[in-house]
Parts: sequence; structure tokens; C-alpha cells
Amino acid sequence: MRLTTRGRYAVTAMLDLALNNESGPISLADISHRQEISLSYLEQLFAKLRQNNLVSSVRGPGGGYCLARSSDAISVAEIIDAVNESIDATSCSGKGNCHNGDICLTHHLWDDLSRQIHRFLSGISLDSLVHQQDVQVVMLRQSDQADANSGCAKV
Amino acid sequence: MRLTTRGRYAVTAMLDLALNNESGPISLADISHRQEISLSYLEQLFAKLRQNNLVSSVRGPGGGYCLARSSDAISVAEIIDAVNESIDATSCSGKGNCHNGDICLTHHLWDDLSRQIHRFLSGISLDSLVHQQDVQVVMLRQSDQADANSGCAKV
DNA sequence: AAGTAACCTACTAAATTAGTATGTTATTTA
DNA sequence: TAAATAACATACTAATTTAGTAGGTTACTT
Repeated sequence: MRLTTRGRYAVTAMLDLALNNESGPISLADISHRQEISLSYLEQLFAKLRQNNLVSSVRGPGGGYCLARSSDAISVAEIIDAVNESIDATSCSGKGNCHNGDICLTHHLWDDLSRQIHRFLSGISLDSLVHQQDVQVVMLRQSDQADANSGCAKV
Repeated sequence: MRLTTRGRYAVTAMLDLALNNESGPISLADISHRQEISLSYLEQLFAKLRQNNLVSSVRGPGGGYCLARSSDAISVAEIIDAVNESIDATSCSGKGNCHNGDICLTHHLWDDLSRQIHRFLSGISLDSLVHQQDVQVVMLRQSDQADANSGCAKV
């Protein structure tokens, strides 16, 4: 099953977008600084997020990315699905041909697990994450650090 | 997060053990044939399963492996934990130092997810799998094939 | 004594992921 | 209109992990 740095990066970046939603488009350079993710890698991830209609983009100076929908209409599952192919624990990608064309001994187990994980992550919207206290605290800390690093006074 | 062929192989092999439990120790060669898993790879997996007290072994001719406990006292989560290091979706292995020594934006999310998966897989015992109808059906099919391949008459 | 099957270790191959490098194109601002 | 910005695109490399192989040794049964 694929649930790795890529999915984590994508969710983190999308959450960063959601947290800074009011201030217009957010550039990947900003996210890259705040979340310490390689800019070029972010670009690759956002290409997929855009293809999946999770973000919209504005080119040119002052441009960047916005959420394509309101943050309560975007689930963590969608984000991970967009950058990985899927969250699927079966070896046959759900096809059921894992053992000589038939299902293997444990097919249903992994199928159930996949469904379970998907249901869990589908139930978590970006909006619900934004309102979690620890997320707020971490975001505050990060913007402090970003200010310090940029040499700008804190507003 | 690690949830891959290794964990699937381990659970499949343990389930094979559970299904053939009455007939004394089961050799890895048998499991290798039935489940189409490389013998040498199985040996590596069973080294870990043994270290984690999930199976016991009998050496020499007629030897093999048995479940170390009754099948209703062994959960899928334990098996996966034994062969992978853990089912942990955080990038910091739960340590909480994922972003400059502090937790990252999404630490709690992955922590929750890990707990969710673990709870789900902890609730599934080998015994409960043995009694699932589809498992029985697949097992029957497999032993038919094994008999056919071995050139032995079906008893 | 011979055969079996666990046990052990080191190595190789394949696949995947993470990250880099180098552009081009659209848009804004001076 | 030129310069700067930031998205968009593609190809490549490095690192890591997983899967699988190979070669043995040891314990036990027949």
C-alpha cells in the first residue's frame, strides 16, 4: 500500500493552502519555505492536484494556487488519491486475480482494510484539520520561523 | 507507511498454518507450494515470526512450524508488526520531531490514522479469518491445485 | 549414516520514491 | 515593452526499500 512521504507532503501542502486561504493565491515557493519541501517536488505534486481539480492556479507574479473548493469539501482521502494512485492494500489493485486468476486467501482482508482506511480519511476534511488546536499552534510556530528566516519584522 | 507484500505474505502464511493446524508441524516447503511464495523468503519472514513468539518450530524430518498460540489469540496486527517494523503512518515514527524537532502540521492526523489501522487489524484474529467462508473456499481450491500439481491422488 | 527441514548470512535485482536540473509559457508590473 | 515572477513540463539521478537468490550450517528423525 502506498502511504508515504508523497501523500504526507500533499496533505501538508494542501493544509498550508487552507490555512492561508484568505490572502489570495499562495505560491509554491511560500509553501516550500514554510513546510521545507523541495519546490520542484511540490510542482510535481501540484500538477496532479490540479489534474484532480483540487486546486486552481494563477500564473505570473502574485500568482500561485488556491483551493478549487471550500476546505470543508476536500477530504484527506481525495488528496492522497490524487498524488498516489490509490490507498489500496490488496496486491491485485482490487481486481481479485491475486492467486492464479482467482482471489488469494487474504484478499477480503486487505479489501476490508482498504475500505476502512478510505472511510476514515474520507471523513476528515481540510476544514476540520484547520480547526484543530494543535494545527493552529504548529502553524503559528511556523510563520514565526518563516518571519525570522526572511529577516522581516513580525507584523 | 509500510504495508506491502511482506506483510501480506506473512499473514497469508500464518493463515495457511492456522488452516492446517491439526496436522502437526507444517513445513515452509508446503506453504511455499500452496501460496506460491519463495521458500527462502518465507524462511526470512518466519525468523521474525519466531522471534516475536508467533510460531514455534520443529527441526528435522517431519518438522516445520506451528502456531505458538491458539489462532484466536493471534491478530493480524501482531503478524504485520512482527515482519515490518510497525504500521505507522507518521514520518517521525511517532516521535513527534517531524518538523525541526517539533511536530509537523499533520502529525496528529497520521498518528490518528495509524491508531485506526492498528485497532482494525488488532480486532481480526487468525481464527476469525479461518471461519470466513471465502477463505474456506479459496483454501479448498488451493489444496485441489496442490494435489494436482504433486501428481498425487486426492484423498 | 542419510535425508530433511529449520536456521543463518550475505548478496543481487527490481521497483519505487525523493529530489535535482533545466527549461518554456503566461501574466503582471514598472 | 522589457523584466520579473511563478506556473507548467520533462528528463534525469540518487537513495531507499523490497523482493528474491544463493550458499551454507545445524538439529533431528528414520
